[in-house]
Amino acid sequence: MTPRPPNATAASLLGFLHDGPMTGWDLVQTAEARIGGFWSLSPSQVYRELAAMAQTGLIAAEERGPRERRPYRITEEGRAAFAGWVERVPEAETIRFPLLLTIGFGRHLAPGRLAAIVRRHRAVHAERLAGYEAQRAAWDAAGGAPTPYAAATLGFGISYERAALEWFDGLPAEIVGDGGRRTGDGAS
Amino acid sequence: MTPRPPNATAASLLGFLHDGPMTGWDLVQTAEARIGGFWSLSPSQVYRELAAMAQTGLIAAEERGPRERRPYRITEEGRAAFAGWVERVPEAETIRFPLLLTIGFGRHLAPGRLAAIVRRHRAVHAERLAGYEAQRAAWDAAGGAPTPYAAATLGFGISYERAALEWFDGLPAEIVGDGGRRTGDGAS
DNA sequence: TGGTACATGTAACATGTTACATGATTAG
DNA sequence: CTAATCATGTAACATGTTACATGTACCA
Repeated sequence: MTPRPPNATAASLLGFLHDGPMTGWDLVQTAEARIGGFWSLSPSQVYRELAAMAQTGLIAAEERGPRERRPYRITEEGRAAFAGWVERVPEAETIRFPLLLTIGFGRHLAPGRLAAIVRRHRAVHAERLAGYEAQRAAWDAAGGAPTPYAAATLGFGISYERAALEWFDGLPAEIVGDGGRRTGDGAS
Repeated sequence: MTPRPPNATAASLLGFLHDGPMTGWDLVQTAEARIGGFWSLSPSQVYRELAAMAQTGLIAAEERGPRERRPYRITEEGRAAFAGWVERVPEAETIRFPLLLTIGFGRHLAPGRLAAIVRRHRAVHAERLAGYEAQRAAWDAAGGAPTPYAAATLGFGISYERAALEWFDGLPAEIVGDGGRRTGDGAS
C-alpha cells in the first residue's frame, strides 16, 4: 500500500531540494560538499534515484535549462516523505575499513610491506584532517559555521581523523617497522 | 584471462581458511568475532561467496559432516589469490553514518526529537566501547593479545569509540538540548 | 578550432540485505 | 515430545560501482 520509505540516499536528495529546484549535477556537487565526508553517492545513482522519485511523485521535473540541464523540484508528497524519514531514529553507522582487514591478516605479509601500506594510509588521514581543520578555520574567520548542524558534522570528521592519527602513531614496531628504515617500499 | 581478484569479503574468508577447513557457519562466526567491528557479512553472502570460490577453484568442498555441515578447504590457487589480495594497498575506508545525515538536516526536526535520537546513539557507542575495553582487559589479564595485529584492530575500535563519545559530549545545546529536560522522548 | 569541463543518462554488473524454506540435533 | 538452536541454502530485491555513449558550452 504505502510505498516503502525512501532510503537514506534518496532522502538526502529530498533534503537538498528543500532549498529550491536542482539538477542531478547540482545535487552531486551539493552532496559531495555537504555530506561527502560520511555519505557517498555516484552520479549514476543520483540520476537513478531522481528518475525513481519522479516516478513516484516525490519530485517533479521542470523545464530543461541550458546544456540540457533538467531541474527537479520537491513536491508536497516529497516533503512528507522526507519529514517521515528524518524523524526516525537512524540506523547505526557502517564502517568498512579494508586496511584493518590487511592488518588483521598481517601475519601473511612481509613486515616492510605492511609498514609501507600503513604509512600511505596515515598520509591520507593527515590530509583529510588538514582539510577539515581548514574548513573550520575558514568558518571561524567568517564569524562561525553556517549552522550548528554543519559545525557538528564537521566536528565529527575532525574528531574521527584525530583519533585515527593517534591510533596510527601508537601502532607497534611489528606493524610500522622500527623507525625510518623504510624496508619494502611504497610502490603499489 | 586471469579471473578478477577476490573482493575483500571473499578474501577474508580465504584468510580464515588458512587455519584449516571450515564451514559457512563457522566462517560467519569467525568473521563476526575477528572482523565484525569493521567489516560485516551476512550468512547468505558467505554461502554465495563460498559457492563462487568453489566454482573458480579457490576452495574445495570436503565431505559433509554431521548436520549436513559442509567444510571447505583452501586450495593452492586460493592461497595465491589471497596472497595477491593481502599485499595490495587497500582502498580507503567507507563510513556511512546515517546519524550525521539526520544531524545535517537537523533544522527539519523538532529540537527535542533530535536530542532524543542523539542520546540513543550515544548509548550504543558507550556500550560498544565497554565491550572493546572488556576484551582488551581480558587479553591483558591473559598476558597480552593473541597477536599484535589483533591488538591493533581492537585498538582502532577503542580509539574510534572514545572519539565518538567525546564528540557526542561536545555537541551544543541546539542539538542535545539543555541538559536533563528531556523534551521529546525516545519512543521510536 | 580544439580541448576541457559540464551534464545527462543507460547498461551491466557486483555487492549487500531480507525473507523464506528446509532439515538436523540438542536440551528440557 | 517439543522448542530452541544449529546449519545450509535459494530467491528476490535494493543498493552501489564501473564503463560507456552522447552531446553542450566555454575558453585558450
